[in-house]
Amino acid sequence: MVNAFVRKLSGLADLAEEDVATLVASTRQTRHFPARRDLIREGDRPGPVFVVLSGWACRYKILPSGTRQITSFMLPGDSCDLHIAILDEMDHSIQTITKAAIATISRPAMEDMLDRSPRIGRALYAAQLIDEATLRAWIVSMGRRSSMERVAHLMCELYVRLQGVAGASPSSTVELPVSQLLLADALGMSPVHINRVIRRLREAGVMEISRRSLRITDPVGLVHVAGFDENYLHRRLKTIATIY
Amino acid sequence: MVNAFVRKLSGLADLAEEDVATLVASTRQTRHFPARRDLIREGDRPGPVFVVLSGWACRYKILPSGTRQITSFMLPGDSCDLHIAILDEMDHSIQTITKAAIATISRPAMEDMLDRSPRIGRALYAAQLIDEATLRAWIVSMGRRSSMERVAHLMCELYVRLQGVAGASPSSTVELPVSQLLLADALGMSPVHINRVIRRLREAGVMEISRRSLRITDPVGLVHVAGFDENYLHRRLKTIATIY
DNA sequence: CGTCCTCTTGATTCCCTTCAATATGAGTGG
DNA sequence: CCACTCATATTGAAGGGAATCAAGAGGACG
Repeated sequence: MVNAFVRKLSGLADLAEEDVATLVASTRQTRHFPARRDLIREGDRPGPVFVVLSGWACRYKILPSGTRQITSFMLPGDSCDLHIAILDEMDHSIQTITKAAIATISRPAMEDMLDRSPRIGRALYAAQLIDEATLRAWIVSMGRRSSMERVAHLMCELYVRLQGVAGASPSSTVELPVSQLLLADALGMSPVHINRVIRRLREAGVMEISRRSLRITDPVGLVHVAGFDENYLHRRLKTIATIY
Repeated sequence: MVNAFVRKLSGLADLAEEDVATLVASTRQTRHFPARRDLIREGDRPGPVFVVLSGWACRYKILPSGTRQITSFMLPGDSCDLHIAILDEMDHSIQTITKAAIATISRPAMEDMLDRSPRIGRALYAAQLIDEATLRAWIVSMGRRSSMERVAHLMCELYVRLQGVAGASPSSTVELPVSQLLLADALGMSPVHINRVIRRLREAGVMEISRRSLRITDPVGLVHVAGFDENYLHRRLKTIATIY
C-alpha cells in the first residue's frame, strides 16, 4: 500500500517502481500529531521537508492585531517547498488542523532523492508549481471575487484536490474537517458572514456543509457560481463537472 | 556592467565570476517591448523563462466578469519560475507595464546552467522561494489588512524590492510607474478608493505618490501603518527602517 | 451535567463600491 | 503652436456588503 504522497506524485509524473520504493522509504519516518499543533513557527529556522500523509494542516500568519490569515491548506499527500532549507527563517507557521501523520525528509535525503531520480524531481517541481498557482488563485479570490464566489471557489478547489489524492471513487460528499472559524481565517472573512454565505449556498441548492463534510448537490451550479476554472490545478484528469 | 538579473541573484548567493559570466551570456538575447504588451497569455503553452532586465511587468488574471486581478509585479531582475516548462499551460498572463527589456532563457539553456553551477541554482531557488513568500504576503494583505494598511504594505514591499535590486544609494524616492487603476487591480480595490487612501496617507505625512514616483516621507510611520515585516522578503540586508 | 466550542440568527454600524461629474495631463494632428 | 482626444486623477453622493456586537442554540467532552 503506497501512501498519499506517492499517490499524489504518481499523478504528476510517470514514476518507476524504484521511485515509488524510494518515496515510500523516505517517508517511513512519520510522527503523529494531535490537532492544532504547530509543526514549525514563523521565525524558526527551516528544518526538514514536511509531508502530510494523513490529516489536514495549514500554513498561516498572525498579524499584529491578533487576527490570523491562513495562506494554504495542506491535504494528505501535500508537502512543503523542497528547497525550504535555503531560507534563513520561516516567514509563516504551519499547524495541524486535525490529527495528522507527518513524515519528514531531511535535507540530505531530499537532495539524494533529487539526484537519483529526475522523475521524482519533476513530480516535486510540478507539485510546487501547482502550489504556487493555488496561491495565485487565492489572491484572485480575495481580490476580485464576492464572498459567495469565494466560498464556492474554495470548496471546488478542496473537492478537486481531495479527489486527486484520495484515489477514491468519485463521490459528491467529501470530508471537510474545518470549522467555519477556520474557513473565515482562510477566506479573509468574519465567521458570522461565512455562516450566512454557506446558508445561501445551501438555499441555492448547490452545496451543503454539515457534520464536518461537504456535499456538492449541484456540481455544475457550484462551478458556475464559483467561476471555477480548474486549469490552475494543472490536472489533466476528469473535471468536477464531467464526473457527473 | 552587469544587469539587474545578475545584481539580484548576487544578493541571494555567493556567485563566482564565472557564474556572473554565465548569467550575462544567458541573458544576452533580449527583446524590447512597449508598455501593455502581453508576453504570454493564460492558456498558452509555457515557453522560455522570462527575465525582466529593465522596466516593469505583472502577472494577472482576467475573471469572467471582466475584472482583473494582478497577482505580482515583476521588477527589473525578476524572472518567472525556472521550471515553468513542466506545466501544460499557463494559468495566468504576463504583461509589460512599462517599456521593458526582456531576456528569455530557453529550457535547455536553463537546465545547462543549473547543471553547471549549483550556486546559480541556489540563487534561483532562493528567488523563487521569495516570490512564493511574497504571494503569501499578498494573501495576508488582501485577507486581513485594511485598505490603508494594504496600500502602505505594498509600497513598503515595492520600495524594499527596488532598493534590493537597483543597487542605487538609498533614497526616499523611487520611481513607481503604475497608475492608480493598476494599483487597484493589484490590491483588489476600486480605483476611486485607492485614490482616497493615497490621499489619507499623504495627509498622514507618511508617503506621497505623484508624477509616477513614490516618496516616503516618514519611513518608520509607513512601516508602522503597514504592519510591515520585511522578513518575508528574506533579505539579510539593511531594513527600510534602519536606512534612515 | 456543566463547560466550552461551534454554529446560528438578528440588529447596527461602517468601509468600500458604484455612479457621476470635473479636472488634469499627455499625446496627436491640424 | 494650439485644438482635440483620451487616459488618468480627483472629489462628491448614495447605496450595499460585510464587520461588529450581541444573544441563544446545539453538540462534544471530561
